[in-house]
Amino acid sequence: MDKKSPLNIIPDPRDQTETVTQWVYRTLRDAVMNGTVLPGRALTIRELAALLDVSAMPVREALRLLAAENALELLGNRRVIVPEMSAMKFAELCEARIALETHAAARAMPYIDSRRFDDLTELDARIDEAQAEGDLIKITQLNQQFHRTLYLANPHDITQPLIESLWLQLGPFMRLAMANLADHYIADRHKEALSAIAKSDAYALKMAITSDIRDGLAFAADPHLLQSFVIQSRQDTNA
Amino acid sequence: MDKKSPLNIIPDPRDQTETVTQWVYRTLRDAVMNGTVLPGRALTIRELAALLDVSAMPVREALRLLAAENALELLGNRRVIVPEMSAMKFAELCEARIALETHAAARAMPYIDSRRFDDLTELDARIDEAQAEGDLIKITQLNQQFHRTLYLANPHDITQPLIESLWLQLGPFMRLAMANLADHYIADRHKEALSAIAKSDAYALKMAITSDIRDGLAFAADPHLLQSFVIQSRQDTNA
DNA sequence: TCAGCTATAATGTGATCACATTTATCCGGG
DNA sequence: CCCGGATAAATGTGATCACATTATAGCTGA
Repeated sequence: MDKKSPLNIIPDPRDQTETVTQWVYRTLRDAVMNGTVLPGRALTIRELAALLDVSAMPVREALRLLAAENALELLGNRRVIVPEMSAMKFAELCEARIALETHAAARAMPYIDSRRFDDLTELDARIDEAQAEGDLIKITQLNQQFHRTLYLANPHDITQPLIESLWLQLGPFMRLAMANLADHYIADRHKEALSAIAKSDAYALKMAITSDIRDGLAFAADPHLLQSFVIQSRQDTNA
Repeated sequence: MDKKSPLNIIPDPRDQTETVTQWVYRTLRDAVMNGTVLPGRALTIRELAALLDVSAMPVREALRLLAAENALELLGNRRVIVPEMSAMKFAELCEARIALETHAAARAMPYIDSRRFDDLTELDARIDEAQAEGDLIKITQLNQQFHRTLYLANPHDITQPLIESLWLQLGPFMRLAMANLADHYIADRHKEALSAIAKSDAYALKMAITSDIRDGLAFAADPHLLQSFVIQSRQDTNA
């Protein structure tokens, strides 16, 4: 039984309004995001169903949904795992983020009114606070919220689900990226973005978003360093 | 009963190897792609289950998967529909395609060996044949195959599922685009792309892909024209 | 004629079960 | 000691059923 790691998935109480499938989906999604379940670990429907104390059906649907978002991988044989990360794949995800998110930002910019600009400014301030406190989880969440608020200014946006998929695939490394960023914090790219928006300078906004993403994931530039992060994440989850 | 249109979904015999869920998924996906089921038409699990002569479960999973790919929309109330198309949304999808696919093409270019280059050349030739024959379905399929073959040259590609999602959302309009293109065929953008690849000119390749997508979807530039296509697609499916 | 309420039908959700296939365990022969 | 095959356990898949929720039709009253 020690081949399978214990799967320390949080209980996370369930809201009455949401369906069981949604709850299972959210729980598993968070588990992948936080790196609770490590890459390569085989997941079975019945095991998760027993662990979460639900029937097999909601688990089945949640697994398939996560697989559709590329958060999980359906192996040809009947096994479901968290995809392994490689330096090359990481680089591809990073570049895809830049391509998609700069595009989304430029498309959203014309729709940003003063109301939303204030929201973004406030989010940036809260990120600074969390930065001062060293609260990595909060930084990650607020950072995502900042990007989401920016892109969703576009009322016809269709890129958000695609971007969320990329975030999900980056998964636990986002957290590590934040830890790394906290040590070597250089420039506030969000303020650069806000400045670009104020000037309606689409190119500057794209550059700010690009820098923001690159800063956050810069440690992946060196394959060896990334590999050490991969290993570190495994040790973290085993602790 | 005439509120609900008859849902002329093709039978399309089922392969023995694939699961029922996969078959249902493929059937519904094709139905959406071909515009067999029209936007706004409410789909129910039991109705589809009866129509396809399977139990409710595979239908449920297939619907959720298609919803996860944004091919279907889960309304807050318990209804599933094919999303309505608007000129703005169409434009967003078109621009997102350009952003993602030019990126994917540029990233794939370094990996294109002579073997794959020959494959692309042959696909282009077959597209010319289909063009001469006026076979719209074959043109659409081969065109997608051309793009897929190009992007998947990158062994670490992670953009393909995202691109497929966009194609799926464009859905039946791809077919209409091909019909429109057949009438006003100007330049062979695929040959331009091949030429760019031969010269390892990433910028030229991006421009060729951009032009290819724009040519195909140019009719959407005029909102009124797009609207006429939307209406036409409805009449087509009712015929 | 139409608004509002009620009863009935329909729908999504989730649990349980049966079956075919795969994976794991164990044991004997090399 | 290790390899390979047979038996047993586990797994995914799909069908059926019960229940709560929602939509629809029908009816009453103004």
